[in-house]
Amino acid sequence: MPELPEVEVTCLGLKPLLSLSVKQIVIRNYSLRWPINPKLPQILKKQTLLNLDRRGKYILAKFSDGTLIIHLGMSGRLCIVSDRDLLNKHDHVDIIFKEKNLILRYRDPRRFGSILWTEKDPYSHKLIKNMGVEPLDDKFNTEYLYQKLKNKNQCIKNSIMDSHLVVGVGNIYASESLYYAGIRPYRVSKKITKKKLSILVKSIKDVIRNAIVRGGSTMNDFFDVNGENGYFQNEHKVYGRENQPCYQCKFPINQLRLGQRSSFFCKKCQR
DNA sequence: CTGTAGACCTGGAGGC
DNA sequence: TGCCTCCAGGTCTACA
Repeated sequence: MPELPEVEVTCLGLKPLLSLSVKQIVIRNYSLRWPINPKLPQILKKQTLLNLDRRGKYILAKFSDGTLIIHLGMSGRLCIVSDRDLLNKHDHVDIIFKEKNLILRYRDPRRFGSILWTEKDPYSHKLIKNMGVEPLDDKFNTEYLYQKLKNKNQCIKNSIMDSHLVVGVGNIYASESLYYAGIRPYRVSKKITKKKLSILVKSIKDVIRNAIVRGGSTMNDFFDVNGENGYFQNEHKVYGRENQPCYQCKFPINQLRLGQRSSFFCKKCQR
Protein backbone atom coordinates (compact mmCIF):
# COMPACT_ATOMS: atom_id res chain seq x y z
CA MET A 1 0.00 0.00 0.00
CA PRO A 2 2.37 2.71 1.01
CA GLU A 3 4.04 4.05 -2.05
CA LEU A 4 5.30 7.60 -1.80
CA PRO A 5 1.94 9.09 -2.84
CA GLU A 6 0.10 7.27 -0.09
CA VAL A 7 2.62 8.48 2.44
CA GLU A 8 2.15 11.99 1.10
CA VAL A 9 -1.63 11.63 1.33
CA THR A 10 -1.36 10.18 4.83
CA CYS A 11 0.82 13.07 5.89
CA LEU A 12 -1.67 15.60 4.54
CA GLY A 13 -4.53 13.71 6.15
CA LEU A 14 -2.94 14.05 9.58
CA LYS A 15 -3.09 17.86 9.49
CA PRO A 16 -6.26 17.99 11.66
CA LEU A 17 -4.10 16.73 14.52
CA LEU A 18 -1.74 19.72 14.38
CA SER A 19 -1.49 21.70 17.62
CA LEU A 20 -3.33 19.03 19.60
CA SER A 21 -1.66 17.66 22.71
CA VAL A 22 -1.19 14.06 23.73
CA LYS A 23 -3.24 12.69 26.60
CA GLN A 24 -2.05 9.10 26.53
CA ILE A 25 -0.34 6.49 24.37
CA VAL A 26 -1.34 2.87 24.22
CA ILE A 27 1.16 0.46 22.71
CA ARG A 28 -0.12 -3.07 22.23
CA ASN A 29 2.87 -4.39 20.37
CA TYR A 30 6.33 -2.91 20.67
CA SER A 31 8.01 -5.15 18.12
CA LEU A 32 7.94 -3.38 14.80
CA ARG A 33 10.95 -3.42 12.48
CA TRP A 34 12.84 -1.91 15.40
CA PRO A 35 11.36 -2.08 18.86
CA ILE A 36 9.39 0.97 19.91
CA ASN A 37 11.12 2.89 22.71
CA PRO A 38 9.50 1.44 25.88
CA LYS A 39 9.53 4.90 27.43
CA LEU A 40 7.58 6.47 24.57
CA PRO A 41 4.28 6.59 26.50
CA GLN A 42 5.78 8.72 29.26
CA ILE A 43 7.97 10.73 26.87
CA LEU A 44 5.15 11.80 24.56
CA LYS A 45 2.58 12.52 27.27
CA LYS A 46 1.45 16.17 27.29
CA GLN A 47 3.49 17.02 24.22
CA THR A 48 1.94 19.01 21.39
CA LEU A 49 2.06 18.01 17.73
CA LEU A 50 3.75 20.99 16.11
CA ASN A 51 4.50 19.99 12.56
CA LEU A 52 4.18 17.22 9.96
CA ASP A 53 6.69 16.56 7.25
CA ARG A 54 7.64 13.84 4.80
CA ARG A 55 11.08 12.73 3.68
CA GLY A 56 11.02 9.84 1.23
CA LYS A 57 8.56 7.39 2.74
CA TYR A 58 9.20 8.56 6.28
CA ILE A 59 6.66 10.73 8.07
CA LEU A 60 8.24 13.19 10.49
CA ALA A 61 5.85 14.20 13.24
CA LYS A 62 7.42 17.00 15.24
CA PHE A 63 6.33 17.32 18.86
CA SER A 64 7.37 19.80 21.55
CA ASP A 65 10.52 17.93 22.62
CA GLY A 66 11.39 15.81 19.59
CA THR A 67 10.18 14.00 16.51
CA LEU A 68 8.46 10.72 15.75
CA ILE A 69 9.96 9.14 12.64
CA ILE A 70 7.28 6.89 11.21
CA HIS A 71 7.60 4.43 8.34
CA LEU A 72 4.67 2.36 7.12
CA GLY A 73 6.75 -0.52 5.76
CA MET A 74 4.81 -2.78 3.41
CA SER A 75 1.49 -2.92 5.22
CA GLY A 76 1.35 0.01 7.63
CA ARG A 77 -1.49 2.49 7.86
CA LEU A 78 -2.25 5.52 9.98
CA CYS A 79 -5.85 6.46 10.68
CA ILE A 80 -7.57 9.13 12.70
CA VAL A 81 -10.25 7.39 14.74
CA SER A 82 -12.35 7.91 17.86
CA ASP A 83 -12.58 5.71 20.93
CA ARG A 84 -15.75 4.16 19.53
CA ASP A 85 -13.92 2.60 16.61
CA LEU A 86 -13.40 -1.11 16.98
CA LEU A 87 -9.91 -2.40 17.48
CA ASN A 88 -8.29 -4.46 14.75
CA LYS A 89 -5.95 -7.32 15.51
CA HIS A 90 -2.97 -5.39 14.16
CA ASP A 91 -3.67 -1.97 15.67
CA HIS A 92 -0.38 -1.70 17.51
CA VAL A 93 -0.29 1.92 18.65
CA ASP A 94 -2.85 4.55 19.68
CA ILE A 95 -1.83 8.13 20.30
CA ILE A 96 -4.77 9.61 22.16
CA PHE A 97 -5.17 13.37 22.03
CA LYS A 98 -6.78 15.53 24.70
CA GLU A 99 -8.90 17.49 22.30
CA LYS A 100 -11.80 16.43 20.09
CA ASN A 101 -11.72 12.79 21.17
CA LEU A 102 -9.24 12.04 18.39
CA ILE A 103 -6.88 9.07 18.23
CA LEU A 104 -4.05 8.50 15.81
CA ARG A 105 -4.00 4.75 15.26
CA TYR A 106 -1.14 2.78 13.70
CA ARG A 107 -1.99 -0.54 12.08
CA ASP A 108 0.60 -2.82 10.49
CA PRO A 109 -0.05 -6.55 9.95
CA ARG A 110 3.45 -7.40 8.75
CA ARG A 111 5.22 -5.09 11.20
CA PHE A 112 7.82 -4.00 8.67
CA GLY A 113 7.13 -0.40 9.61
CA SER A 114 8.76 1.60 12.35
CA ILE A 115 8.03 4.29 14.92
CA LEU A 116 11.19 5.89 16.24
CA TRP A 117 11.66 8.78 18.66
CA THR A 118 14.47 11.29 18.40
CA GLU A 119 15.10 14.50 20.28
CA LYS A 120 17.68 15.62 17.75
CA ASP A 121 17.19 17.01 14.28
CA PRO A 122 15.42 14.17 12.43
CA TYR A 123 17.23 15.08 9.22
CA SER A 124 20.50 14.08 10.85
CA HIS A 125 19.10 10.71 11.91
CA LYS A 126 21.05 7.89 10.35
CA LEU A 127 18.01 6.61 8.45
CA ILE A 128 17.32 10.01 6.93
CA LYS A 129 20.63 11.79 6.45
CA ASN A 130 21.98 9.61 3.67
CA MET A 131 18.79 9.54 1.61
CA GLY A 132 18.84 10.50 -2.03
CA VAL A 133 16.95 13.36 -3.61
CA GLU A 134 13.18 13.68 -3.77
CA PRO A 135 11.96 12.63 -7.21
CA LEU A 136 9.92 15.80 -7.73
CA ASP A 137 12.73 18.09 -6.63
CA ASP A 138 14.70 19.96 -9.29
CA LYS A 139 17.82 18.29 -7.90
CA PHE A 140 16.59 15.07 -9.47
CA ASN A 141 17.58 15.79 -13.04
CA THR A 142 19.44 14.25 -15.97
CA GLU A 143 22.88 15.42 -14.89
CA TYR A 144 22.41 14.13 -11.34
CA LEU A 145 21.25 10.71 -12.55
CA TYR A 146 24.03 10.53 -15.11
CA GLN A 147 26.70 11.29 -12.51
CA LYS A 148 25.28 8.70 -10.13
CA LEU A 149 25.02 5.98 -12.76
CA LYS A 150 28.03 6.53 -14.97
CA ASN A 151 30.07 3.87 -13.13
CA LYS A 152 27.25 1.64 -11.97
CA ASN A 153 27.22 -1.98 -13.09
CA GLN A 154 23.88 -2.53 -11.41
CA CYS A 155 20.79 -3.06 -13.51
CA ILE A 156 18.80 0.13 -13.97
CA LYS A 157 15.73 -1.04 -12.08
CA ASN A 158 17.72 -1.73 -8.93
CA SER A 159 19.48 1.60 -9.30
CA ILE A 160 16.34 3.72 -9.45
CA MET A 161 14.89 1.78 -6.51
CA ASP A 162 17.93 2.60 -4.38
CA SER A 163 16.77 5.21 -1.88
CA HIS A 164 20.30 6.55 -1.50
CA LEU A 165 20.00 7.72 -5.09
CA VAL A 166 16.38 8.84 -5.32
CA VAL A 167 13.61 8.20 -2.80
CA GLY A 168 10.07 7.01 -3.35
CA VAL A 169 10.51 4.81 -6.42
CA GLY A 170 9.02 1.54 -5.25
CA ASN A 171 8.70 -1.74 -7.08
CA ILE A 172 5.58 -0.71 -8.98
CA TYR A 173 6.83 2.72 -10.05
CA ALA A 174 10.18 1.35 -11.11
CA SER A 175 8.52 -1.00 -13.61
CA GLU A 176 6.06 1.65 -14.76
CA SER A 177 8.66 4.39 -15.20
CA LEU A 178 10.96 2.13 -17.20
CA TYR A 179 8.08 1.22 -19.44
CA TYR A 180 7.33 4.88 -20.19
CA ALA A 181 11.02 5.50 -20.78
CA GLY A 182 11.33 2.49 -23.10
CA ILE A 183 14.18 0.93 -21.10
CA ARG A 184 14.36 -2.75 -20.19
CA PRO A 185 14.69 -3.17 -16.41
CA TYR A 186 17.79 -5.37 -16.59
CA ARG A 187 19.87 -2.93 -18.66
CA VAL A 188 23.20 -2.07 -17.03
CA SER A 189 22.91 1.44 -15.59
CA LYS A 190 26.18 2.86 -16.88
CA LYS A 191 25.43 1.84 -20.45
CA ILE A 192 22.28 3.91 -20.77
CA THR A 193 22.67 7.06 -22.83
CA LYS A 194 22.20 10.49 -21.33
CA LYS A 195 19.31 11.07 -23.67
CA LYS A 196 17.54 7.96 -22.41
CA LEU A 197 18.25 9.02 -18.83
CA SER A 198 16.59 12.36 -19.42
CA ILE A 199 13.47 10.55 -20.60
CA LEU A 200 13.67 8.29 -17.54
CA VAL A 201 13.86 11.28 -15.20
CA LYS A 202 10.77 12.74 -16.80
CA SER A 203 8.97 9.37 -16.65
CA ILE A 204 9.68 8.94 -12.95
CA LYS A 205 8.44 12.43 -12.19
CA ASP A 206 5.31 11.94 -14.29
CA VAL A 207 4.46 8.57 -12.76
CA ILE A 208 4.91 9.82 -9.21
CA ARG A 209 3.12 13.10 -9.80
CA ASN A 210 0.23 11.28 -11.44
CA ALA A 211 0.01 8.84 -8.54
CA ILE A 212 -0.05 11.65 -6.01
CA VAL A 213 -2.96 13.19 -7.87
CA ARG A 214 -4.77 9.86 -7.82
CA GLY A 215 -3.92 9.35 -4.17
CA GLY A 216 -5.16 12.83 -3.49
CA SER A 217 -8.42 12.05 -5.20
CA THR A 218 -9.23 9.44 -2.56
CA MET A 219 -8.42 11.75 0.31
CA ASN A 220 -12.03 12.25 1.28
CA ASP A 221 -12.64 8.61 2.07
CA PHE A 222 -9.08 7.82 3.02
CA PHE A 223 -9.85 7.72 6.71
CA ASP A 224 -13.10 5.81 6.39
CA VAL A 225 -13.49 3.06 8.96
CA ASN A 226 -13.19 0.50 6.20
CA GLY A 227 -10.98 2.53 3.88
CA GLU A 228 -9.45 -0.47 2.21
CA ASN A 229 -9.78 0.59 -1.43
CA GLY A 230 -6.78 0.21 -3.70
CA TYR A 231 -6.51 2.85 -6.36
CA PHE A 232 -3.38 2.25 -8.39
CA GLN A 233 -3.98 -1.00 -10.19
CA ASN A 234 -6.32 0.43 -12.81
CA GLU A 235 -3.62 2.52 -14.41
CA HIS A 236 -0.74 0.07 -14.44
CA LYS A 237 0.69 -0.38 -17.89
CA VAL A 238 2.96 -3.32 -17.09
CA TYR A 239 2.96 -4.06 -13.36
CA GLY A 240 1.04 -7.27 -12.60
CA ARG A 241 0.16 -7.74 -16.29
CA GLU A 242 2.36 -10.71 -17.21
CA ASN A 243 1.24 -12.43 -20.43
CA GLN A 244 -1.37 -9.76 -21.07
CA PRO A 245 -1.01 -7.67 -24.24
CA CYS A 246 1.00 -4.47 -24.12
CA TYR A 247 -1.36 -1.52 -24.58
CA GLN A 248 0.89 -0.12 -27.29
CA CYS A 249 2.11 -3.05 -29.36
CA LYS A 250 -0.13 -5.92 -28.17
CA PHE A 251 2.83 -8.19 -27.45
CA PRO A 252 2.54 -10.08 -24.15
CA ILE A 253 4.13 -8.42 -21.12
CA ASN A 254 7.16 -10.25 -19.70
CA GLN A 255 7.90 -10.93 -16.07
CA LEU A 256 11.26 -11.61 -14.48
CA ARG A 257 12.87 -11.40 -11.08
CA LEU A 258 15.54 -8.81 -10.36
CA GLY A 259 16.97 -8.55 -6.89
CA GLN A 260 14.25 -10.89 -5.63
CA ARG A 261 11.52 -8.55 -6.82
CA SER A 262 9.10 -9.08 -9.67
CA SER A 263 9.67 -6.88 -12.65
CA PHE A 264 7.41 -6.37 -15.63
CA PHE A 265 8.22 -5.02 -19.06
CA CYS A 266 7.39 -5.14 -22.75
CA LYS A 267 10.20 -6.66 -24.76
CA LYS A 268 9.15 -4.78 -27.87
CA CYS A 269 8.53 -1.30 -26.46
CA GLN A 270 11.50 -1.40 -24.10
CA ARG A 271 15.07 -1.82 -25.34
C1' DC B 1 33.44 0.64 -2.00
C1' DT B 2 30.03 -2.19 -4.76
C1' DG B 3 26.43 -5.40 -5.50
C1' DT B 4 23.49 -9.04 -3.95
C1' DA B 5 21.17 -12.35 -0.76
C1' DG B 6 18.95 -12.62 3.59
C1' DA B 7 16.34 -10.95 7.08
C1' DC B 8 12.19 -9.14 9.40
C1' DC B 9 6.40 -10.75 9.53
C1' DT B 10 1.49 -11.86 8.44
C1' DG B 11 -2.02 -13.01 5.26
C1' DG B 12 -4.07 -14.20 0.91
C1' DA B 13 -4.21 -17.07 -3.23
C1' DG B 14 -3.82 -21.26 -5.44
C1' DG B 15 -2.58 -26.28 -5.77
C1' DC B 16 -3.43 -30.86 -4.02
C1' DT C 1 -11.91 -27.88 4.83
C1' DG C 2 -6.97 -28.29 5.64
C1' DC C 3 -2.28 -28.16 4.73
C1' DC C 4 1.54 -26.56 1.87
C1' DT C 5 3.96 -23.33 -0.98
C1' DC C 6 4.53 -19.11 -3.00
C1' DC C 7 3.89 -14.34 -3.28
C1' DA C 8 3.27 -9.36 -1.66
C1' DG C 9 3.61 -2.15 -2.48
C1' DG C 10 10.18 -1.80 1.86
C1' DT C 11 14.80 -1.40 3.04
C1' DC C 12 18.47 -2.25 6.46
C1' DT C 13 22.34 -5.36 7.40
C1' DA C 14 25.69 -8.76 6.58
C1' DC C 15 28.61 -10.71 3.50
C1' DA C 16 31.07 -11.91 -0.94
